[in-house]
This record gives sequence, structure tokens and C-alpha cells, in this order.
Amino acid sequence: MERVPSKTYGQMCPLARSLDILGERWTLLVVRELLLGPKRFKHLLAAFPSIGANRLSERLRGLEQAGVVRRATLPAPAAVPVYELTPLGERLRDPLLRLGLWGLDLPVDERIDPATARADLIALGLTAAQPEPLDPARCETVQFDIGDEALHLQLQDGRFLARSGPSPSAPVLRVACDLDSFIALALRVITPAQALGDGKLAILAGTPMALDEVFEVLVYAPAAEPEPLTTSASVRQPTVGSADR
Amino acid sequence: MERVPSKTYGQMCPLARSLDILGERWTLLVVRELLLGPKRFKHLLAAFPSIGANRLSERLRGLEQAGVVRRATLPAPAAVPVYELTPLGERLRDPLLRLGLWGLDLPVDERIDPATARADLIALGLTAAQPEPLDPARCETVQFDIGDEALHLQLQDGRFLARSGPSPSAPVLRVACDLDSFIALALRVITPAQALGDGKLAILAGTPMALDEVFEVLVYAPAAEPEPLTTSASVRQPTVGSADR
DNA sequence: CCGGATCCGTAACGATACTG
DNA sequence: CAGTATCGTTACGGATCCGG
Repeated sequence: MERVPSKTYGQMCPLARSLDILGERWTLLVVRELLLGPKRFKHLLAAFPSIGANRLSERLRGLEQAGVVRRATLPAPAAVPVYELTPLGERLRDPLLRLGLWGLDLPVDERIDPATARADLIALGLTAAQPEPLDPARCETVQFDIGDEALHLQLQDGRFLARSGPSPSAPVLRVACDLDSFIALALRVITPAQALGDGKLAILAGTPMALDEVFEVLVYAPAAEPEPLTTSASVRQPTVGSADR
Repeated sequence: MERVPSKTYGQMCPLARSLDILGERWTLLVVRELLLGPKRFKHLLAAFPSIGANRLSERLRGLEQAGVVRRATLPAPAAVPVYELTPLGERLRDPLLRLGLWGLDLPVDERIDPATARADLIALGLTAAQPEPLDPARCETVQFDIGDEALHLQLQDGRFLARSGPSPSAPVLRVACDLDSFIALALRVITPAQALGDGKLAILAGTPMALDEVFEVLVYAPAAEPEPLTTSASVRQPTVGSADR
């Protein structure tokens, strides 16, 4: 009786306390989605095919109560209700993107649905890989029109922030291409110059030079350090198969 | 039929793929524990009072299959079986510590059990807060004897790594104190000099200067940037209570 | 004693139907 | 459109048992 199912870890450890808020299923992916900008309930629902409206509602309430997320109303013409990150939630950008960088190495098995690939998620991963900040005084945006969806990168404090949707201010550069070409650019399978030459990419505004800079700054490579790990004991079983290289 | 309960998110997104491996309950805390060094099954079980041996076994098997964890046998005299992180798992140190830094700001409510505070976890958080690497050539360890447990900080590639247990090599500095004093030192409530003067801390090996350096390098403060967040829409409800400051 | 595996009652989840 | 209510299924927590 009076059993508290606990749900929380209850440990005096900052990681455990973070996970008390973020550790349940879907929660971190909801935050990921909101890192790309304010989103409507139905957009979040669409981003997660199998969550169920009640779960999503439950998660959003939890995040709101923890001060990570808040309800807001989009300005002027739209005036629709959305969820957005609070400053506390925005501070999750760095940890989450770094967890994403870790996942770049992982093998893509058959359980991953290739159809879930999205340009804004690629862009989010790209911004995680920016090694050095640019001039903090610069305040520009770059817009990509990929398929029928737009996304933009906002330069803030010397770092690119990825957002879904068109740029709120006039972008210094605007290009259009399809998703596959964008992925090839991100993975450096092709260069911006090649994409331009092959007609896979069109510059709607700005210069090729500005385009080169974007894909020069954003590398999308994990660059794993070897890490000798001196504490390692005598290994009995040398790790089966998967990703370790 | 042939219903696959899915368990995985199945999304083509590096964060989602990371969480496919790490997202289940307890998994990230198991990794946290192994960041402190190789651990026996029973030690992990003791670190998580309510996990149940079957869950722990299940999580460890999952992590092993993903190449994050491997079984090993401790060298020479001990010769006991342990679990340890692979290089892939070791690469989770940075993302996890950053997620922990985020959690530092969170309010400690009544669901947190103060008795779960542990010196090695504090030390792990401390190493997360090291702002700048030291001279990469230095290779030293610092040992703390806190209560009846020992932990050590290993300087590797200019960064301190926290580990449970006594230092494997002779430490350049070794001090003894109780848990409360260690926490006070970590939070900068007191300085090493004060702790020494009050008799709360004893230097068993090394110099006070070396002690000062450790707590000078490791700050344990989140140092949150304001982040103006220009995209913020007109807020309808200004966030109820909790952490946002 | 240690490292699990098995079993069972409860809480969380996924899918769908329903409502303001 | 933004959720809430309901229900069958899955995962979890706790205890017990078993082989080395």
C-alpha cells in the first residue's frame, strides 16, 4: 500500500536528475524536434508516427512542468498555438547534439526506416559538427529549399542554429536542391561546386562563395579520438561484431 | 500479425539511433557507472536499488551487443569478472557529462534520496566542468579517500578522468576527508586551505599546492549563457514555477 | 556467495475512438 | 485541431530459484 512506483531514479546525481525529466520514451526526441523551432501539436504528432496523442500530451505536460517547454502563440498572421523551448530547454541543444554525434558512427540496420530521413534533422546534425565559432558579430541566415520543405541556418554568437521553415529575415544565401543532394553535400560525397555544375543545386539568392563557406564550416564527421583507455583489463571476449572500428 | 513491437524509434536520425541503444530505462545510468571504471555485476546492482537483476542483465546484454560494453576479467590478484566500456562506450563520456551539467541547475525535490550522494559521482561531475585542458604531456593521478571509499582522478590528454577505487599507480597527491567536506569543496563553499585549516581534510601525500590546482581547474558550475532566443513567440503563459531563473 | 534466469503483479505504452 | 478516455499489449520491479 501507498506504493510509490517511483518512475524517477531518485538519485543525488545530476545525470540521474536530468533523466528523471528527460529519460522517458519519446521525451528527448520531442526536445530534438523543438530545437528546430516552435512546433504545433499536430506537427509533433506527425514527426512520431507511433507515439499516440495521449503520450505526446503527457510528455509535453511533463516538460512544461519541468520548465523545459512552454506554450506560446505564433505572432501576427499565423496566431496558432505552439510549443517552444524555454531558455532552460534551449540549453539542452549542446548535450543532445553531442549525443547525436555519438550516434553518427552507429550501423544503420534494417529497423531504421529510410523514409524518415529529413533535411532539417540533417541540418541539425550538421550544426553539431561545427568545430570553431565564426565571428560572433555576424548575424545572418541561410535558407535551404529542399523538396517542398524549407529550413534555415541562423548564425548566432558565431554558431549556426538549424531551424525548420523559411528564414524569418531575408537570408544572405538561399539555395534549392533535393534531399539526396543535400545529404551528399552534408556527407561530403560531393562538393557545392559539383552540385552546382551537375544542376543538382540552384542558388536563388547569394553567391557560390557563401555556399562554400557553409559546407566548409559544417563538417558532419565524428572525428573519433583513439583513446588508449589504460584501465582496460585483460579482455576475455573481444567484442562481437558491430560498430567499434 | 507478425507485429514487431518495435521498441526502437526506427528514425533516420543520429540522436534517435543513439536512443535506440541507450534510451531504455537504466541504460544511461549503467554507462555512467562504467565511466567510473570496470564494475562487477553486484556493484552495478548495488548502485541501482530498484533495478532487479534481470533488467540489469538485459541492459548489459544490450549494451554488449551494441559494442558499448564488454566483459573482461580484472588482472592478476583479483581475477574477477567485470563489465567495462569499449572505446565506443568511452566516447559517451562527453555527451553524458554534458547532460549531467544540464542537470546541475535542476531543483532537488523530495523524491531525491540524499543518501544516494556518492563521492565518485561528484568527482565525475567535477571533471565534466573542466574548462580548459592542461598540459597533455602530464600523466598523473590524484587520490581521494572519502569515508571508506577511494576514488582517483587520472590526468589524460590534459583532462581529468574520474574513477572509483584507489589509484593504480602512485598518486602525485592523496588526501582524505569526509563526504560533506568533499561536496563543500566541489561547490566552492570552502577552499582547500580552509578545509586543511579546519582539520576537515588531511594530506596523505603531495603538497597543498597540488591540491589547490585540482580545485582550481575543476569548477562544477554550469555557467549558463543567457541565450536571447530570438525565435520566441509571444508567450501566453509565462512558465509556472520551477527552474528557469 | 556470485551471476544470472524464471515467474508474476503492476505500471507504462501504442492504437483507436471520442470530445470540447 | 488539440487534446482526453479507453483498452489490449509490452516493459518494468520484486521475489524466488538455480548452476558454478
